[in-house]
Amino acid sequence: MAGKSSRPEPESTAPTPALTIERLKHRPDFLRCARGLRKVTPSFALEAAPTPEKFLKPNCARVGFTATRKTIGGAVQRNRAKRRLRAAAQAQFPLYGMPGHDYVLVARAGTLTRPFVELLADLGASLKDVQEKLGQMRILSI
RNA sequence: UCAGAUGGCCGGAUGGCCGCUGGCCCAGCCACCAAAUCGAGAAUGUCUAGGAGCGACUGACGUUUCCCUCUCAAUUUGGUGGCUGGGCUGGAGGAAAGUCCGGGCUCCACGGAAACACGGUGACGGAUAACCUCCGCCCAGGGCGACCUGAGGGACAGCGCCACAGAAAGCACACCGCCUACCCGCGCAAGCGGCGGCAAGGUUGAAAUGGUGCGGUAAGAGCGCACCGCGUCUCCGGCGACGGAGAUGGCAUGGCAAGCCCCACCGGGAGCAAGACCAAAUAGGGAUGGCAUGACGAUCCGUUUCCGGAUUGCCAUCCGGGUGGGUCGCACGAGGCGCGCGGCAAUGCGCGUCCCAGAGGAAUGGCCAUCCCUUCAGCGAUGAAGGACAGAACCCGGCUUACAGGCCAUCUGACGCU
Repeated sequence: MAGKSSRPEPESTAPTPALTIERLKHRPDFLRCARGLRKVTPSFALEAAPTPEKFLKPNCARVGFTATRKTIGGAVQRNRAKRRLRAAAQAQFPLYGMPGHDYVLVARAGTLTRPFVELLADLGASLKDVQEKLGQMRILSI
C-alpha cells in the first residue's frame, strides 16, 4: 500500500501523457473485479478493482469485456456487444480511466440497442463516478 | 400470360472518420552475433616472445617496416530479434450451425488368423480416399404431367405379437343366413321336424384364405371354363436388379423383422485442450485416515565391532503453494477458377492460371451519410421503423437443420396468338 501512495494525484490523470490499456485475459481477474465496485447503467455494468501488485505496471489500466449467452443471445449478438463496448472503451478510457486498476464491462440487453452517443456518455459518467469512490477508499486506507 | 416441377447462383451497395489483425517493404531506437578498420594494452623483461625482409657486418650487433596470438574500447558494414512510426496488401459462411456419418493427421493399444459379443449397413450397376454420401437404373406408391416419395435382404431356421371390433385373427371360423337333393320320423299331400350340406350374401377390422363373369348345383364351392392376379418351368432381352412371351398348376406360404432374430458385408481406442519442443516454476509443504512398522540400504545417536534406538516408505482424502510465457502442429490443399477430352450422369484425365482468414477472454470491426429493399401512414410530395438465418478455431468430403429477399436456366400443364 505504501508503494501505491507514491502515485501522482488523481486530478492529474487526464493530462498524463499516455495511459496504456491492456486486456484482461484470465478468469481470476474477472472474479476479483466482480467482488469490487459495481456501477450499473442501461448500457452495461462496470466493475472495477485495483490491479494486484504482481501485475502492476506504471501508468497502465486493464480492461475486460463479458457478454453472457443468457442475457445477450447467440454468438453473433455477443460478439457485437463486445465490439461496441470495446469501441466505447477505446474512446473513453484515455480520458477517465485510472491507472493501476482493473475494469470489467459486462454487456446487458441494452448494449445492442442503446444509441452509441448515449453509450459513450454512460461510460464516461460511470468511470468518473468509480474514480471518485476509488479515490475516497484510497484516502481512507492511508 | 398464369399455375407448377427441377437444377444452379447471389445473400445489400458506395463513401467518410476512428480502430483490430496476418504478410511484405522502408525508417529510427535497443539488444545479440559475425567481419573489417583504427586505437590502447598483454605476452614484454636485469635475462629483450617468434618469424621474414632491409641495412650493415668477419662476427657480435644495430635499426626500420611488415605479418601472426590474446584482451578491451570505438567506428563502419552485414545478419537476427524486439519496440515505435510510415507505406502497400489480405481478412467469416452457404450454411462458418447441429456435431449426425466418412476420411486425412496425431497419440495410445495390439504376434497372426478365426470365433463370439457389440455397433453399423441392406434391391441392382457405377462414382469415390471413404461413406449411412452421390449418380444411373429397377421395383412399389402418388401426380393429368414435368416429377416426387420409399431403412427396398429373409416371415417354410426359430421364438413372439396381431389391441379394439368381429362369428372367426393361425391346429382359421359359422353369428345373422342359404338349402332340404340323399337318409329317418310324422302326414293322404303340401309340408314340418331330425340327421345333415354350404360359405354365395350381411356385419367387424389395417388385414378375413384369390378377383370378375358364365356354367354348374338342393344350395354352394377353382367343381369346370374365359380373362386378370399368383406360383412353377422353359425361351428371349439385359452386366445385373428385373422385364417380356409361352406352357403349366388349380390357389398354395395372412401381416409385423422399426419385437427378438437369421443371412451377407464393414468396423481397434481416443482426439489439435491430439501431439512435439523451448523457457519458467516445482523439485516434494502441512493435516487426517489406512497399510507396512519386516528385509536390504542410507543418515544420525549411544566412543568403536556386536547390539540397540531414531529418521527415511506406500496409498487415499483434504488444505496450502507454484505455474497467467513462447514456438511448431497451422494454412499448398482428395485446393479454387478456366479450357479441352471421355462418360446419360456422379465423376475421371490433361493443360493453363491463381495463392484466397489464421484469432487465442479469441481479430475479421465501431460510428455517420447516401442509395437499394421491406413494412406502416398518406391522394401525393414525403415521413417513420427495420435489414433473413447466423460468427471460422486442425483440415477435407457429405448429411441434417435455419433462412428476408432476389436472379438465371431447363421442363410440364392450361389459356391466347401466329
